[in-house]
Parts: sequence; C-alpha cells; structure tokens
Amino acid sequence: MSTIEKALMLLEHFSSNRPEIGLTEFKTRTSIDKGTLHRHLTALKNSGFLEQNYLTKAYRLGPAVIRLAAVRENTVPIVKTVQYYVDRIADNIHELVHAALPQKNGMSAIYAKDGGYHGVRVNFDEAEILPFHATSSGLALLAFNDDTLVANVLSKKLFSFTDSTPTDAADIKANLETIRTHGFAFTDQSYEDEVGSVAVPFFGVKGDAIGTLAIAIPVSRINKSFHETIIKQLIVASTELCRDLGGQIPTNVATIWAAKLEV
Amino acid sequence: MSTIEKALMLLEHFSSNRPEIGLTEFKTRTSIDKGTLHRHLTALKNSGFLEQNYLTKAYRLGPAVIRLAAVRENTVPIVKTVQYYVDRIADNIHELVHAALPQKNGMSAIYAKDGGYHGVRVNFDEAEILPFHATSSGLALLAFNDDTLVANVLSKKLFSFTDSTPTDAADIKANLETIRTHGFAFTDQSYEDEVGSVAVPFFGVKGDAIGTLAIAIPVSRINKSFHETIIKQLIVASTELCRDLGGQIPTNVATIWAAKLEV
DNA sequence: ATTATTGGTTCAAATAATGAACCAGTGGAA
DNA sequence: TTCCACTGGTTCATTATTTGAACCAATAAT
Repeated sequence: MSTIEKALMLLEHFSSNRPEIGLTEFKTRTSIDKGTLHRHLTALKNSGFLEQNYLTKAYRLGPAVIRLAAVRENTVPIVKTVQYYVDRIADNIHELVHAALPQKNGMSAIYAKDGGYHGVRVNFDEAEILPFHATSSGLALLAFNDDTLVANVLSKKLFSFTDSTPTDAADIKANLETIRTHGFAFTDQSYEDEVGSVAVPFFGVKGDAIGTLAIAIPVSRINKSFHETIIKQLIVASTELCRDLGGQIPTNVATIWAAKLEV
Repeated sequence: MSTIEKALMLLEHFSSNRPEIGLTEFKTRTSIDKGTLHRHLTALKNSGFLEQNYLTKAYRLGPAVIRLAAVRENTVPIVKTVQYYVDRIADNIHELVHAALPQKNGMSAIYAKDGGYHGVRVNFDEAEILPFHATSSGLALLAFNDDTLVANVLSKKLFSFTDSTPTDAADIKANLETIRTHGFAFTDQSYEDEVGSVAVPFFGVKGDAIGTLAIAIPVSRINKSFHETIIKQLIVASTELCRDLGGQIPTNVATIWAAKLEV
C-alpha cells in the first residue's frame, strides 16, 4: 500500500462522535509507529486536511475538506438531491431515514432525518462509517455493485457488533443473492441491539449502486404491513432519485421493483 | 516535500469551473512525470478522494470528501454559521457577498450570495482558489494572521492577474500595515478588471484570523458613502460571527472597529 | 520529587517513489 | 485500410523517501 493511502486512512478515524484525535490515541487505534504517524499527520496538516487544537494538540479535520466538498457537490449534487427524498420519506413514515454513500470500509450517511415522534428513538451518528456486512445500507450496496467490492469486503475479518451480526462469508454471499432477488436489503439487530433496518440502492450512469436510502427502526415497531409500506416508499424515492442524478436502474431491478409496487 | 503533500496538492486543481481533469491535463498543469502522476491519482482514487468518469477516464473528486466535510461541519459549523451573515449583508446592500476560508495557496469561498438586482454582475466561481496577494479576502487574512504565513506567501512568485495586481513584496507588506490600522482590506481591480472588493477578517479562539467576509462590486458602483456602509455591515457581521464561533477579536481590532462604527 | 504520559525529533536501515521508455486502445486523416 | 497522433496506463533499475527504535522535552498525575 502506498504512503499516500496509509496517510489518508488516518482520516477515516474521524467522525462526529470522535472529532479530535491526539497522536497517542492514533497510535493505539492504528498501531503505526509514532514517528511515522507524526510525519503523516503533519503532512495532512500542511495540506489543510487537518488542523490542531492549539491547547490539547489533538488533530481535527481542516478547512481543505470544506472546499473539496463544495466542488464535489457543485459537480455531482448528490447530497442536495438526496435531502428532498429523505425528508419526504421521514415525514411519511415518522421514522429515522438516511442516505449513505460508500466509502473505503463501509457506508457513510450523508444526510439523515428523524421523522419520528416516538418515545423510543434510534440513535444515529451522522458521518460514522457503517460496516458493509452488518448494515442494510452496506448489504444493499454490495448486492448491486461490483463483485470485486464484495470479494474485497469478505476477504477481511468481519467484526461482530451484536449476537446477530453475520460474520460468515458464505452466509453473507447467500444473503446478497436473496437481496438481489428481493430488490432490497434488511437487517435485524445485526449492527445495534433492538434496531432493525431496511435499505434500497440507488444507481449511477453505469447501473451500478452508488448509494443507498435506508430506514432504521426499533424492532418493537416492525410488523409485516409496515415493512411493506417502507419498502414501497424507498423504491419510489430511489426511482425518482436515479432519474434526478442521471442514473440508470438495471432492467432486472426495475422489474422486481415494479412488481413490489403493484402488490 | 513529502509524497503525501505532493499527492494532495493535486486536489487543489479541481474547482467548480474545472471539475474533471484527465491524466494528460494533470501532466501539463503540474509537469510531474506521468508515471508518478498515475500512481498518485490511483492512490487518491483508492482512498475515495477521486473517482473516474468511466467514459473519459478523467478524474473528479470522490465521495470521501463529502463524508469528511460532514464531520468537519459537525465539529466546527463554520459554513452553516456564516451563511446567515452573508445572506443578511447581501439582502441589505444588494451586492455579491461571500465568506472565505484560507487554504494552502489562497482563500476559498465557502458560501456566496448575490443580493443584487443590477444588470452588471460580478462573475464568481465558488470554491475557486483566490490568491492571497490579489484579493481583499486574501489580504485581510494575511494582515491578521501569523507573520509566517505572510512570509511564506511573499516568498513565492506573485502572479499578475490584471495591470493593477500588486506583485512587489515590499508594497504588499506596507499595504498589510495599512489594513491593520484600518481594520479592513480593499482592492481595486487587482484580481479581475472592473471589479473592486472589500473584506474583513473573522477570528478564532486565539484571536487569529480564520476566515473573511467580503463583498465584490463592479467599480462603477463604488463611491465613498457606499464604501462606508459596506464596511460597517461587514464589521457588525464579523463581530457577531466571532461571538457565534467562540472566536476572540483582538483588542486593537475591536477598538478600531468600534471607532469605525461610531462615524 | 518522582513517575507516567503527552507530543515531538533523530538517523541509519529498509522500503517505497521515481521517471524514461514502453505498451495498448481510440479517433481521426490520408 | 493504413498511418499517425493522442489518450491512459505499465515496467523496472535507479534514486530518494519512508520507516521506526531510541531519544528528548514538556506537562500532568502520584
């Protein structure tokens, strides 16, 4: 792996829950040598990707990422486009809805809205990395993306987050096949206890999954008819979203989805 | 310079006006060897910072920057905070207002609003790099930031964008001194012909300039009383913005600004 | 006063980056 | 069809950078 990739991997450790990370914490999290780490962090700082809390010396993300995101969003306005649909679904079904994009080691929610007025809520950390194998977003993306990504993900150690996290590569492969025939993915407490989720992919110009729309619900509130409602909402939204983004829904997926909507 | 920094410098070439760049175009723009370039671009692609147009093979910014910007904005919500003030000023004075943050080689507008209903408008490319020495944003930031940044900027070749671009280091140093005593910066067609601009800094926790609020106007519409109005608006907004961000206005600046507002 | 913990630095050894020359595919132009 | 020019991409010996164990300095805790 190149030095560049090693350095950029460091940025993956930041999330809304962990906005600042010191040198020593990086060392424990990555088991990279302190000298090397310091050099990399300094390089990222010099490039504006990190800045340092001048009191604690801990590193946090810098202003360069703001500029780049603005350019990216001007080029491919996914976030802006996605917001409309997430809001709409959240308002309709009164649950936590989010859209996520694939990153190197999992999905990252780029926008979320909790349309709920329930006592029990799903806790959600925006911009956290959601592992591919344990979340409906991740599985939905894997199922409709390159096989190379699947192979890559399954070749690594699959961490177990709850008692229900699937960690067997063969099981997951079989599940992906099921997801492909159903046109959506769902999980039952595979990432967090008491939380289930449903996700559909949305597609890019090549007809490959470029992101997902998903809903997370306390398992206590899931039942069959609600499940069906959710899936229909997701399918309709993803279809419109693909149109907005100039993406192409693969014909077999389009057929499956059309059938789901008729029921 | 480290390999990491060299690779990350490549990302600076992207802007809203130039969202996709191919290998050969990179080569002409950077005069880095093609082999090296390809390795770097691939590393950035593997890390999610770039992706490739599958038809043209040109590179564009990838989804990783979206996630990082979301984390950064959750940590330090500058963009969101700044929008309110930019909008307010734009609505008041009916001109093009923007807020900018320092990057490695210049300022980058993170938000802009054109409050104008004029026939003549200032053209503006969001997320473009605005050179420190030729724009009021850049000068305002230099004047109220570290001397090391100033030295760094002035040590490089100062490109001339118009006949009025200041390119003499001594002249600029003198101008920065003036800016410090006035509490704001202005330029007259130093970056684009027919366009003048005024900028004030806003400050971080250490009392150092961390960004700027600025207004760009066709020179034909500038006159003394309008100039004064603009400066007052900028000063008030920056003061409130610093409060919102937990920043500290250096006492000497606060004194100068207070005097300006009384006139 | 002592120890543990933080961030940061050094320099020989190990490794990865470099770049000139190469290959392969595509789109005209003769 | 053939040729040329222009893409993006690859190779491998040479070269330069990265690496990491040991070190330093400053601060916080005992």
